Amino acid sequence: MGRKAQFTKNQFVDAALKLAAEQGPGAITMGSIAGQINAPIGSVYHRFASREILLAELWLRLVESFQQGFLEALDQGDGLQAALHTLNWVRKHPNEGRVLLLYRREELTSGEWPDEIKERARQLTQELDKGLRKFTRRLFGRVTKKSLIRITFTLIDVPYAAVRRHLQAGRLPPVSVDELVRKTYLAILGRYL
Amino acid sequence: MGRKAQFTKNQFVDAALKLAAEQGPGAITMGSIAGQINAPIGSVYHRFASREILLAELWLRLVESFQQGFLEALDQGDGLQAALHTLNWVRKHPNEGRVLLLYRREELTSGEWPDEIKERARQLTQELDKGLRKFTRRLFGRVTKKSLIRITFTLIDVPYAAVRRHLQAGRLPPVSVDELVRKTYLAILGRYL
DNA sequence: CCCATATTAGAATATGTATTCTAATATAAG
DNA sequence: CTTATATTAGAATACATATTCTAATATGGG
Repeated sequence: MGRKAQFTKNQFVDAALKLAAEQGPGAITMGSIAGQINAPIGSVYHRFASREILLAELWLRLVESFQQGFLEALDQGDGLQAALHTLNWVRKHPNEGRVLLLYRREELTSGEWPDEIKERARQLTQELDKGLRKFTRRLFGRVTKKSLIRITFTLIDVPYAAVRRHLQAGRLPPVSVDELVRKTYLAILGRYL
Repeated sequence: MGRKAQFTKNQFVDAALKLAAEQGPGAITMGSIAGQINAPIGSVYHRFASREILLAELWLRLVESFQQGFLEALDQGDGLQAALHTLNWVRKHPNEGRVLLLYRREELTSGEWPDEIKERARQLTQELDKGLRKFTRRLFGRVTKKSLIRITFTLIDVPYAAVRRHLQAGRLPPVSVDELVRKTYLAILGRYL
């Protein structure tokens, strides 16, 4: 049944990731994706109905990759580990890190998503929300808007801030930022440990 | 001499700012800028040699606006005030804040800049760098790479992190974030006060 | 060996938008 | 009143890139 495939979905997504990490999302065109692995443009469209969908796939992959370890740490009640996860993840996945942390979702893919993809995205968001709420309850006893902001700030926003500038400059975050994240964590949530 | 002008440079830049703040940088086209104030496209080009240059102008305006108050606080040796300046500035200038803090420079204007603009940008960067170094020396006695990272993290990156999520959601940062920035400041730099 | 079909191949088309160009218009200066 | 010119006006053009289309090609099943 049919010719043997020469290019897989993953190869195209990988190519897009590489382009985005090295030259920014603007460099991702259907032509450049194909060119990256010497595929014809037709083959890209054979795998993905549109550019939007290919990029949505890439985005989901990044979020899933990041979120897994983050939620694992959270689930074990280890908030500091969760906060440091951003740093470790970025160091282990530099390209993924650059794209997920340097660009907004809308910069990659801003059009309409098909239902299947919307559903996967919704699920990821919900998982994260659930994990954060559970951890908040564990720490504070209850979940208020303010306590959620506090937790989100400490576990997500601050690590992100600590890393962004270095990714922007094309480097990995230096070891000294770990200490900054740790200190901030203790300052904001320390008394609840 | 010549016909009386109906549209000024500033009007076009304002229009671009409004578009970016409300619909993202992608919504800034020469047509939409003109449309925003019912001007003909030709008039935009009469004021700006290119889209790039118009957007560079916008970007410089944002940075200048933000940086002024920040450097004033720094100059007075008031680091906490400098850290809180991001919050105050964003609340006072919501549109400017959204665009400066939600999008990267390259997302607005990524092409080549003429020398005059490059020079203004260089000067702004240098001013900031100088202010940060001066403050670092004042606080630590000397300026090392690590101490600069520490200062930058506390005065710029953390306030940015505290604000970003709320701007992204289309709101101004709630008052509770001030406390988070203050706590972080004290945790990281408090002992040097 | 033949067929159905998954895949490659890339040329043709569509579209959105920046930029250029030509003409019309108003105003100040003399 | 005439003229020079800054500005408006918007149509024509250029260009990049997503998408579509038609044809060729290989491969497993019968």
